Amino acid sequence: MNKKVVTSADVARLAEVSQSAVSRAFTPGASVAPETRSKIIEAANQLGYRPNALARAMISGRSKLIAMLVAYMDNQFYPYVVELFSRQLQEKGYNVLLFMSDPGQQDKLVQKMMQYQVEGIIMASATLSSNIARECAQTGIPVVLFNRYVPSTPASSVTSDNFQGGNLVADFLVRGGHRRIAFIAGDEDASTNRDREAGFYKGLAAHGITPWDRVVGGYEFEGAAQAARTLFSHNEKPDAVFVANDHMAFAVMDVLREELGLRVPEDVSVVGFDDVPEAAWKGYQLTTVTQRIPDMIDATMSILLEQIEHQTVTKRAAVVGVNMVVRGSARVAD
Amino acid sequence: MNKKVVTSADVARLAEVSQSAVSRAFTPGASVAPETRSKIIEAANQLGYRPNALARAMISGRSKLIAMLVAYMDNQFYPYVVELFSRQLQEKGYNVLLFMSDPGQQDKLVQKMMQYQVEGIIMASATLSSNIARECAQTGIPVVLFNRYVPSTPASSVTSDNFQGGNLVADFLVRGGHRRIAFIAGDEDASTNRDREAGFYKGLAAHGITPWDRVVGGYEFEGAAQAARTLFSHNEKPDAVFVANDHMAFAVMDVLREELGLRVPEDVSVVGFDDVPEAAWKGYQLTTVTQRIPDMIDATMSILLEQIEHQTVTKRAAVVGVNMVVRGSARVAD
DNA sequence: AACCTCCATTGAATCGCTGCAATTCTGCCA
DNA sequence: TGGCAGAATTGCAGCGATTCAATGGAGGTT
Repeated sequence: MNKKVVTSADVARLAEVSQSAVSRAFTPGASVAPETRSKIIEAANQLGYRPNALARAMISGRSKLIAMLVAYMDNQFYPYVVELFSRQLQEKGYNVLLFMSDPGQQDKLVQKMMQYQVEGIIMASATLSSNIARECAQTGIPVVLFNRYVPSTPASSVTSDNFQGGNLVADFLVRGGHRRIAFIAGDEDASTNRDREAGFYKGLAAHGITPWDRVVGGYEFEGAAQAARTLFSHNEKPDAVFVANDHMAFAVMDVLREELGLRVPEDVSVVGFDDVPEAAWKGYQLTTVTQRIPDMIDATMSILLEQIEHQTVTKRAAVVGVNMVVRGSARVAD
Repeated sequence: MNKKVVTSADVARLAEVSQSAVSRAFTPGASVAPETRSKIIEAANQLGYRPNALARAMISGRSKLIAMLVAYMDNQFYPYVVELFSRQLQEKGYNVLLFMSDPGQQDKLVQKMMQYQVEGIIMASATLSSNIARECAQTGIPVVLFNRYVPSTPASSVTSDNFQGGNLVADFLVRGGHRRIAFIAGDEDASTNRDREAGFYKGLAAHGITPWDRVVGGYEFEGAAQAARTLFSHNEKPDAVFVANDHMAFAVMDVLREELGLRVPEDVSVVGFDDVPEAAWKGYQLTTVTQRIPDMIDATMSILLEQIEHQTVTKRAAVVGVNMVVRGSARVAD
């Protein structure tokens, strides 16, 4: 086999110019005589030269790497988010280093990211310890928590208006004539869950209604199914359930319809949160709250890129508005 | 602000050892006196030292980076695959550079990967031009096509036994008493589609049955819905439809049940391919062919890691067996 | 006491590129 | 023709680590 990598020096030799000329020929906006440049390009093609991004990153201090940390992909919300981020970052000339977080490993993973000199970090459905966050801030690496908010860290965050979302759902259900309204929670530690729940109760209270019951499902399919079972194990059953996210809501609907023989929405109304693609599928027709993902991503991108650009890390928190999509899974007032 | 990165030289100075000693202290299995090592570790912690992975990659020639190229995330098959790969690679000490491919951009993206000195490439639902593949091979970078097979390239591949899968479906449907059996194709250029289709027809032929009809859906939700509409626009309608993947099958079921008022499986049977999580959801209960993703991933990992290890790139093709999961979306013989 | 091993440690070279200071070249004007 | 500004080019010094040959010392043998 031939091979061993072609370096800029090889190209320089062939094109009969200096090695730094080669470097400049590949740096947009550097001063090179057009003639020299084309001579270099030609030599480069001939040899199959490809600049070494790592060497460049090392000397220039700009790795063009952004780390993304995601906890799970089961919930379609996240794949969608990952796809959009990747595409947008690619378009802006950045590359994505992807990490799946195991609970408890997050700090270790962030260390790894920093070793790779990433210029920014996006954490979806995950949080980080405040001393790691501080370390990032000190090193000048902007961190954006996507879909989570942690007051005590210096990390920025982008979330939907989860409180308002919960509020909307409460209002919608009460107006729809429901009175025995239950809640299935996701991860109790997650700010998303807390805010949705708080907004929900606030909305119920505004109508003088107290929550019927509350069970924790843990943002997981199976957990939600279990939660639904316990919720409906008593004699008097709820006439509406607000589930902390769509992914769980599907599991809940499955249990209600198939295991308990209840009709949705005639016997029970179900409302979710997120508006993932499956919510629109005819098999579920889930009434839910839309997280405007593209807007959330835009917000994240601008926070991140702005801070990378200006080399300053300041905590910012963007909150994106939400709205309800009414489909068939919940009764509405007539 | 303090700042500027801490280098191994800084640590060496504080620990009063040579810079190379610091390096060795962070290299597992290097000869360092225990006492020296702990002195170094302590100094490192004190300064907040973090080895620079890029510098290491550069000198050692091992970036510990694996690139993944994925075309889309809509189909839950891929998020699941991405998650599993990430976790396994992380565990083995590799890091994932994620790229979303726009059609036509794939070669450009592969160039980018190579600039980052990745040690291997996994391409899911995407193929690459044969001269790029050759380039990778020459550079010594193993490439594995996941869920695609291209005979003419030097790239390795891992697929399910799609032909056999199609065959199973044909057999299953015929035994179930169906006679007017149609097929909705995915992307006609994709090897997955071709093999599933060929195996399907072969299976039908074995029973002396000719395919009823065939429409292309393009592996997309909306495309599949359209395909279903045209397929059922004639007077005499199919009594069974094999859809090239689950993701499309959901769209087909939606159209059949909601738009055309047909019952599944009483009026029409529907069978998919992949066995994504949603196939088990009660709203669909899709009978389908299981792709044994964990096995496919294992195969990919071993091809990749073995070639990285031995620095040799040889084309290999692994084919993983499949089996049917019978759920409620298709009639079975009684 | 002289000599030899063996192991930890050091110093220097190196990886491929960028950034900057120094140099050469070009064209133009007096 | 000389002088000079400005652009293009060159050479060199790093970036932060690994690697390897060379050095130094402790311990063991005779």
